[in-house]
Amino acid sequence: MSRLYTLRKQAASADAPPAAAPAQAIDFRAELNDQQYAAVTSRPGQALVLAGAGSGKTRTLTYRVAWLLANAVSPQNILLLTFTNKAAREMLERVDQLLPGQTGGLWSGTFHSICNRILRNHASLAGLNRGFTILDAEDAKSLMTKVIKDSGIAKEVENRTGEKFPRAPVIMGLLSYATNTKKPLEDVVREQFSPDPDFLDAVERLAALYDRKKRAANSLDFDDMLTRTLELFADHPQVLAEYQFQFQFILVDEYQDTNPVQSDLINALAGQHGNVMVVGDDAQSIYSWRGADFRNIISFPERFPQAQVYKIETNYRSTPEILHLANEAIKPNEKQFRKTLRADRGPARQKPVLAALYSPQEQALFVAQRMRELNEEEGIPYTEMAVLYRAHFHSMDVQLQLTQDGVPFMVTSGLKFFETAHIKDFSAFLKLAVNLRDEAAFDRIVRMLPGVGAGTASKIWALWLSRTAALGDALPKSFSDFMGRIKVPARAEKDWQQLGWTMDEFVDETGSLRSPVAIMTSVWEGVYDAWLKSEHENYESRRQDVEQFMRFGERFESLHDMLSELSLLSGPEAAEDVSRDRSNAESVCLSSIHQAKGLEWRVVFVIWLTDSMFPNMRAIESGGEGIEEERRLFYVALTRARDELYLLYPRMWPKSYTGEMWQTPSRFLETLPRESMDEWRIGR
DNA sequence: TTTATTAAAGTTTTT
DNA sequence: CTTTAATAAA
Repeated sequence: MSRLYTLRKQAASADAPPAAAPAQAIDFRAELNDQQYAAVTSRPGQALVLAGAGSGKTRTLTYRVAWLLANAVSPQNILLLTFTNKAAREMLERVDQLLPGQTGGLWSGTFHSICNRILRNHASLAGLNRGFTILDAEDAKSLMTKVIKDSGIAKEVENRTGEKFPRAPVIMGLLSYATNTKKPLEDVVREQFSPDPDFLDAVERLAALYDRKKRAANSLDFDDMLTRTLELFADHPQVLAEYQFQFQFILVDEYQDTNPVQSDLINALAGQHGNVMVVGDDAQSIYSWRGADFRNIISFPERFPQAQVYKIETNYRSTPEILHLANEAIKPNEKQFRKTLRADRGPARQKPVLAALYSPQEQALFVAQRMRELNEEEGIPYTEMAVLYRAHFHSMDVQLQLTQDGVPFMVTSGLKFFETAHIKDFSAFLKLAVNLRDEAAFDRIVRMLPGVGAGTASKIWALWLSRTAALGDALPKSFSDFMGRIKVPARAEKDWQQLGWTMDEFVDETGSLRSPVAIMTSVWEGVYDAWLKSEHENYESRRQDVEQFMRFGERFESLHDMLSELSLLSGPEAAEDVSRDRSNAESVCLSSIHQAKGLEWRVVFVIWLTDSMFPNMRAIESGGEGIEEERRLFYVALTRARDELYLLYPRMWPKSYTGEMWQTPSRFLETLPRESMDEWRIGR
């Protein structure tokens, strides 16, 4: 076996931990199985690790990092790209357990967060101001809504065709898909929406206007973060060279879900002969709608003929019965690497259960009742149970029933902490302080003033723009003075003035921004507390959210850092990040299958397994590839379970809009071997 | 002309 | 539940 030997960089040693703690040697051989060991100790160069569900993918990746560190690779020279922030954090924590205190300086995070870091470091070269704003999905959507309205393009097309012009989310979807797949917009529009050349023309014009608006506002949407980084590299090869030199070893998690743009980024950073280890499972590729292309992983060996390929096929998670079911479930898919997952565990006490329920309510009743039984009679903690579904609204009945039965639960969805109206309102003040050209933030703020709606807001914005233009990117000496010269409707006058005084407090004597805590306190005391009280009846719970948000801000020294982290955190991770206690609570997890990726529970309920729900209608209509992806999603759902798996569906759906009450069981259930399941008949 | 209020309808998946 | 469309009011 070859030894990996890398010289430490001069620059790296400067802030390396002082003669790091004597690393108690890790016995790699003993702690890994043969396949894992081979991957972990792979020689430098390209490596593809195909790791089946539950086979210790994360373990392999963390040990690989530890292996590199143990072989004198400096942490500064490692880049670890993950799919979620949570995965990045967990991975780093686990490496830190193996080699305490030796991970300092290691870059790890999502593609977006890494790009953010790079863009902030070279903002002016990238044509940005350092305080650039990141638009989340909602900001971007409302910006596009504005563009559609202001440009009058929608009206124009509607008059010509007599059909309704699609709304912002649809347009955004087309643009984003084209960007992420690198397909010409023309093709995407034709395939996904309409062959009408006038329509294409309209979309192209909207795209251009939207882009201009973003640039004027010194802001980037999620897609821009990746493409602008690539542009930066293309325009400034010396910047790229700097990072190529820094990242001697690149590791990529969930490679099956990378899209062509992300793939380009990896290739750019890795250079011609870079050391890239990608880890993934083609059977778990479930993000094609976001441009992910699992052919990335399938064609890896062709694109890199030198690449070592490792397979890890022992599953440590599930019972053989569950694994057998999963293996059978994925079989009909034509496009996949054939591999057979072997179970490490002994036979199960309880076979996977298949049950048809009369209605969605009964399905919910079943879930709640069974969960209580398992908890009270078998002592399985609620944290070890989950309900998984295709779409969030599938969980409504279950939520109701669990509430009634007093089963504690947390939903990893809808209620995204940082996306609630009051948190977004509150952070708009902060965003504006950092980026005076942030139209979205400005809009939110002035609309809080009495008597100001969309119309007046854009008028005030025009005035604001003409004033701030003179400032360049500097802050005004006195906000109140500056804002006093902008005319607002009489009703809003008083609050506008108060806002000016509040914003005066953002700046210290030297003319620079105060700390996040100080600014947030000013906003809260100066304007937001009063507004919240007058506007919302559930003031108390919202106030608590804002308080929690302020606590989140305490750990940042600069508002810039805080805001960029804020925009990139999302969903359940965010809630967890803000309040650890909430996630530690003893409660059942309700999650979409997408968000359940990478997680596991002892008991898993998969609900709504009917044709048109799962697989869903759109997939059925699009056929072929669409169904294959749904089947991969089904595979992901099954492989989340360790001990017990319940596959459920309601026979009828009284609320169905289509008028079709009777539901067809999911086609995915048909391919499952009956002898590997218990069919429960439900009595009432 | 613009804002506030009320009624209605429609929901994939997310950085 | 959330977003949007229609209507009333300022």
